[in-house]
Amino acid sequence: MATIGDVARAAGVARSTASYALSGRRSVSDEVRERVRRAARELGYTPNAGARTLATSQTMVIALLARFLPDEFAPAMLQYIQGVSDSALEAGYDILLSSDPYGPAALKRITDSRMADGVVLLNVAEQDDRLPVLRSAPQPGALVGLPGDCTGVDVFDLDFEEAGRAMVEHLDALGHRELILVSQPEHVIERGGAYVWRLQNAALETAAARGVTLHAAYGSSSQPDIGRELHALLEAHPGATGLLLNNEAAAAALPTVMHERALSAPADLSVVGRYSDEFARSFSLPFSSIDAAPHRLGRMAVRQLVRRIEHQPTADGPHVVRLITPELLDRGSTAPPPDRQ
Amino acid sequence: MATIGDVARAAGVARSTASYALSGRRSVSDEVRERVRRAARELGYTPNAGARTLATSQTMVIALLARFLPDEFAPAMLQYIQGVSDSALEAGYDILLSSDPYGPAALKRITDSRMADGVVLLNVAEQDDRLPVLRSAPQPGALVGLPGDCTGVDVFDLDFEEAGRAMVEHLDALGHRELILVSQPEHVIERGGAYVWRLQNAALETAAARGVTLHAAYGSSSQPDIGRELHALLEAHPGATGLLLNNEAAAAALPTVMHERALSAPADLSVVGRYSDEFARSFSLPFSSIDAAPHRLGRMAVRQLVRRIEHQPTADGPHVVRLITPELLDRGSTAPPPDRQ
DNA sequence: GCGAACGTTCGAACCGGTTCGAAGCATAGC
DNA sequence: GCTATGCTTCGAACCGGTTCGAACGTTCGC
Repeated sequence: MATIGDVARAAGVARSTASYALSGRRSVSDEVRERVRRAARELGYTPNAGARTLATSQTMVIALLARFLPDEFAPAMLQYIQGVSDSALEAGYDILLSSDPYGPAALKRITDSRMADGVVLLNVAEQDDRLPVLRSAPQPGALVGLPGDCTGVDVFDLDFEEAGRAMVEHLDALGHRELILVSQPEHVIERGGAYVWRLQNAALETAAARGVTLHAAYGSSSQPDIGRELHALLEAHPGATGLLLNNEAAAAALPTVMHERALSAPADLSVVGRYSDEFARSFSLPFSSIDAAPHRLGRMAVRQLVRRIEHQPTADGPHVVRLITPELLDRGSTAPPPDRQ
Repeated sequence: MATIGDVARAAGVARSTASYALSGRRSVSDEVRERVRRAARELGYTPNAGARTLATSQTMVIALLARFLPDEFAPAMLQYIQGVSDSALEAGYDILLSSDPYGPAALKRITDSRMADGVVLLNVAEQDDRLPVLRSAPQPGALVGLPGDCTGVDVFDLDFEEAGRAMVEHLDALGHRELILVSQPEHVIERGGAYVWRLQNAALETAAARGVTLHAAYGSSSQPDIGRELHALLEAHPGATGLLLNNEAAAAALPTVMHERALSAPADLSVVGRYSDEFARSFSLPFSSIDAAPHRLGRMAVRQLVRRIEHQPTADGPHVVRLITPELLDRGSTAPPPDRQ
């Protein structure tokens, strides 16, 4: 492979001159610049990434720390990755993907060895063991997911409390008086998935304030268990006319369950979910839902990260916690409750 | 950050001695080794990746070239990535993820700038524009997906022809005489998804050889279109008693369609699919299916790649094309056809 | 007692870029 | 005519590792 030395020799100039001619960081005569460029083109010169990094301490790489959790939903996960990937490409960065199943060791190695200019953490838990490592790293970090302590990093997440409120308010406004909320399984909360109770608590509070009955339940994240559980819940609360889903598996199982119970939405039951739009499209979930917007969140995280890396004035300020406002996509699965005498 | 110079100074030795003490590539007295190790530990020394790469021309990085195609199925894609990620971690490699939507430019840049020791290509098409670039790159490459020309790379894929044969044979053996095969949409073939017609042709040939009628159709990859198309197909071929699915969207839509038509498997219709096991688990698709094994394929590709990178004797030989034999997972959705008089 | 052999350590060179300071040279100004 | 100025280019140093050859001191064998 051609080095800049080869290019310089071919163009008959010093290495430094070749470097300046290509980077434009100092002025070079038109004639020399042209000679260097042609030599570079003819030799197929591409700068060696390691050498450049060593000289500039810039890697043009963003580390993406994902966590493949057993009951994390694949479509959402991939959308986060795509969001990060797309916007990194736009900004001229490559992505170092680490799945980090054994705690923060991989993150520490990556930051210490200077393999990346910045770090994006996905699937951030309430108490995330990667956060202390990230805070003491020299690179800036951006999170997708809201941890208990946000100091020193930029944070992006869906506003799950507002989501809980919006779901209840929507059904209350239609006249529903008894609702069921199916959340993720409890072990998701235990490993730090605070968004589950954030949505749930906000929903419970809103329901209480409005005099609406809300039965909150945890559901499995796997099939076919969740199907059985949905049956049991509908059985146990025959007066419920609205169903809120904060559990993708439940959303996937519900159409079949409703078929089996001869229920249809919204005639018999109003349904509102919370999952990614992409997920809804792939599986034809005919339920109105709040878009979890994983692609957008990944994108926001990278953009902010790049701003910080490149020390743009807007980003030198205090760290940001940005919770995006949930939007309810109406797919026609909610309506006023059926009359019951 | 501490450099090896800092470590050497703290231990009172030369930089080279510190390097040898830590790497073990030359013998060093026990006492000095201990001093160097302690100094490294106390200073929190981690070698600078760029510098090491420059010196050794080893990056310990594998490039993963994925392609996020609009109708590629997210669960399968993520499983490929996980398979690659898991086995790279085991082998001590990090992963550089590139999504490369604009053709092979990103691949060329990555290989030319020596950012990786080897390359894994996902979603390889029959005529893949990344292949010429990969062949002329100095790094070895492993593919997931079978291209027209396999020279110079190691190739891993499911044996789709055998899958087509196995599906037809299975239903023929049960006594079915008329089958429907739903493939991916035609534009998937046009962009190089040769596996679609490989499975389809093998199925057609096998059916013809056995005197079985097989209606082959392309289906949409999006909801709710595919649901309508399934209805139409079942309408058009009332005599068909077996359904073969080489289309994930069709598999996702089928339970609802069958409910709507008051059909059940296997009593009214025997169904065999082809998708990843993970996909089947997440959505509780109650159909017997051939496991697409994305995790396993990603794993195989990385292992072979690592063998080649590290010049192990087994890998210096000729390039490998390994098509894994499909296994039909019986979930009880096939049985002899219902009697019709 | 002397040279050979060995184990240990050091210094220097190298990987391939970037960047700083200075030198060379032509032109302008006085 | 001589110095000041500006433009262009060069050489050297540096980033932080690894690795080669040589120097050093000890021990061994004869």
